[in-house]
Amino acid sequence: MTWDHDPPGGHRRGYHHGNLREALMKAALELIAAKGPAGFTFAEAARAAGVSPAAPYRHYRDRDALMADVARRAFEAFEAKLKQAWAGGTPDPFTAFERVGRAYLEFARKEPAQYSAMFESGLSFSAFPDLHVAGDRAFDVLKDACSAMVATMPEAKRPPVLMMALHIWAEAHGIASLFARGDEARRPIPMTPEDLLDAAVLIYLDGLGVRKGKPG
Amino acid sequence: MTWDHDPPGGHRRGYHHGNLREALMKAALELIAAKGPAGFTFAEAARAAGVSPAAPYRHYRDRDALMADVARRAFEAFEAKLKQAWAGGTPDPFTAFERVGRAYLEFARKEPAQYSAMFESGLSFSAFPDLHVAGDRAFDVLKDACSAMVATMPEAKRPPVLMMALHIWAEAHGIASLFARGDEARRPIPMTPEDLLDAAVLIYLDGLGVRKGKPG
DNA sequence: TGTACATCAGTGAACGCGCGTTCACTGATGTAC
DNA sequence: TGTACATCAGTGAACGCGCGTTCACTGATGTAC
Repeated sequence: MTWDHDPPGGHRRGYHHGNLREALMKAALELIAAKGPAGFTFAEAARAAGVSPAAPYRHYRDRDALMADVARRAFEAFEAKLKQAWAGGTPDPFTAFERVGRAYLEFARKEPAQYSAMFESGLSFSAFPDLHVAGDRAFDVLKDACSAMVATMPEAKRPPVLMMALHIWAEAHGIASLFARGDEARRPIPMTPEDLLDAAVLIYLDGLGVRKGKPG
Repeated sequence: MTWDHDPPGGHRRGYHHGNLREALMKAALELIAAKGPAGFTFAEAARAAGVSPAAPYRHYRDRDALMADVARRAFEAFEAKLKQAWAGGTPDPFTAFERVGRAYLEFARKEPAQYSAMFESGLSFSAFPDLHVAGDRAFDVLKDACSAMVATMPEAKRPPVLMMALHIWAEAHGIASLFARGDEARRPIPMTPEDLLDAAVLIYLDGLGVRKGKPG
């Protein structure tokens, strides 16, 4: 027994790794960050975690299963961040809504690997139902926020909540994908992604008839 | 000399393939369509084109160079489609603008492989300047359309054209990526992507103060 | 509290496979005269 | 119009490499009694 292949800063205590699942996910995220969502292999993740190439099979059926687990966890973290930003719609829905938009982009920028895992892994939702559920939960935060926004409007003018949520999501995702990613494929623009999304949301809400501090 | 490995429907005339560049690009597109932008190899493209694994090296430095050529051509086709849809802003900018949006999604849906090559190949723009130029040209069509829309507004109310173009692009790209792709990662929604984009653009334009047939 | 034993979570060697890449080569094509 | 020759665009064999996966195994851990 040697300690030669232990991950730097790891807590390996002997023959058994102790927390290999966690270590594999962490390794996968680092590899995704470095080489894109398609750029990591099962063997590489094992190496990064300091175990033999056969060890991951004790925890995951294959690479996709590991990827799905990473993506699921990413959705959960994403949901938490969005929820935190929404903060129950305080102090008012309008202010909170802007905060959610900024939180969306902040996550995409600070956690590009997790963002990739969620949206660019190419995993089939039908093959990984847990993933689907986690993704829906994150989207629900956005939908609830839209619902609260819509509730400030007079009934006759209220747009469908789902449509509104999809519009905002697509705008945020489009900006995140095109302009806020950390890698070489990012298109440079003469403003911050956050300001771009902020402006888009303002104009969109104006189009719907929503005004800050002016319900109805 | 046998004809065993000729591509079905190919026009190979002997020892020399005749049009290997073209055949490799076509093969790459088919492989991208089947397995995603990261899912094709140089060797596979050669096999699909009916030549030995060494042959592609006469035309492309490596896989990325082939990918970049595919993406460049895709941008050119995309630009042409958008230009055709815009049709000089006839019969009026508003109508033409909606047509551009639909053309955007139509391209993403009908040519998912080309769309992937353009936006999900992970190629560095700085490494392939041609690609950058082609991408900018396609974006310019959208920018010109926005410019024409803005010109219908009173000067005092005109938004920055670049901002508007980026907003529309991000919305279209977001919808295309999330809801209009052909693969398993598509999120199902209870409406067509085209209708979703149409509504978003209408609301956005309303927010800017643009109204159909009502300049200013 | 100690011990026997089942189970868990690793090892490491091995395998077949396809990829990227190089190499000397050769058939086909184009051109100078 | 023919011919010699340069160049182009392929071949096919070879190589090292890393991956995915399996296998019998073994060290560590948990538990029944």
